Amino acid sequence: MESRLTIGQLAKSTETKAVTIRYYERARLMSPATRTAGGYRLYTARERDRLIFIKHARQLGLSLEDVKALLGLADDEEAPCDRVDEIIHVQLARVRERLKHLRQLEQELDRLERCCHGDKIADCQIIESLSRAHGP
Amino acid sequence: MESRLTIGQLAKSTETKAVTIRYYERARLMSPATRTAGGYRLYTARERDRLIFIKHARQLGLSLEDVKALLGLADDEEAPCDRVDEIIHVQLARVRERLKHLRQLEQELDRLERCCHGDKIADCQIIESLSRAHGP
DNA sequence: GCTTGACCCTATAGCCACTAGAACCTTCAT
DNA sequence: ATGAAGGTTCTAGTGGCTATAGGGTCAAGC
Repeated sequence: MESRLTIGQLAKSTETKAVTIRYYERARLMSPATRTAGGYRLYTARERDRLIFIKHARQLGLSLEDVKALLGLADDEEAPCDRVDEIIHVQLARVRERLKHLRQLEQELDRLERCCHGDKIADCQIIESLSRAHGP
Repeated sequence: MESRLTIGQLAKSTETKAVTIRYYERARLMSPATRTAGGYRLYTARERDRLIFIKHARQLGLSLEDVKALLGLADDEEAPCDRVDEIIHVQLARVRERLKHLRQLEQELDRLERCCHGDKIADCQIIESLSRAHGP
């Protein structure tokens, strides 16, 4: 029983938006869907799986470029998976980089939040602090 | 001794780029600079301070919109600084939100990185894992 | 005065990953 | 037959710059 989904059904069942799915088609992450006589897109379970793959990879913060690469790799069962490892590895490094940065931000913002004891701008330590060139 | 800076000198002395400074002018964060007869922008120390303020606020991850608001507030010495506090507070909350998210990403990517023991795509646990709908 | 080369100007388009809106067409239940 | 819900394409916008093209200006040295 191949029940085919309209774009709206696919969207709902994967928690994506229809516009996004169309965007993925234009961006060549999804291949062009088959159409009804009236031009509506119809999707198979396979295509749904592919969209889930994309979604999952996106949730890991991977760029569409990376996702495209992974999809290409996933299609070739015999290829070595070094490249897959590398993509994940690079992404992990990026995430750790951003974590480091965000943790610094958090500290600085926290410090700023605590330091405001004025009630007028003239006494506001936050404005004061932003006005000077700074060390952390 | 009012030594005025060209845009390039201002850029260098604040570690910004000239294009960015022009962009800030168009975006109304910097007011239009005075010009030489030939049309070159010239900046005063005051304007340099303003740019440093912007830069610092941007480094805290604030949007240009927020920075614009802060600049407006900073100009009114008598105004109460509740709004300043709020901007910083909201930003801190955003940063903490993103930290939470990134920490989850880190875990998931780390798990993926460890789990790949195949050498062909067919056995690759990463691809495998991306293919299914997931819980963390 | 003239040339050189570093610097500056504007305007336009591109980046990423969507999102919004307009104007129209299809499907399906009643 | 009608009307609502959902689909279609197309264009333009988001943020915060960055890149490129095609020119003009400035200061120093000759």
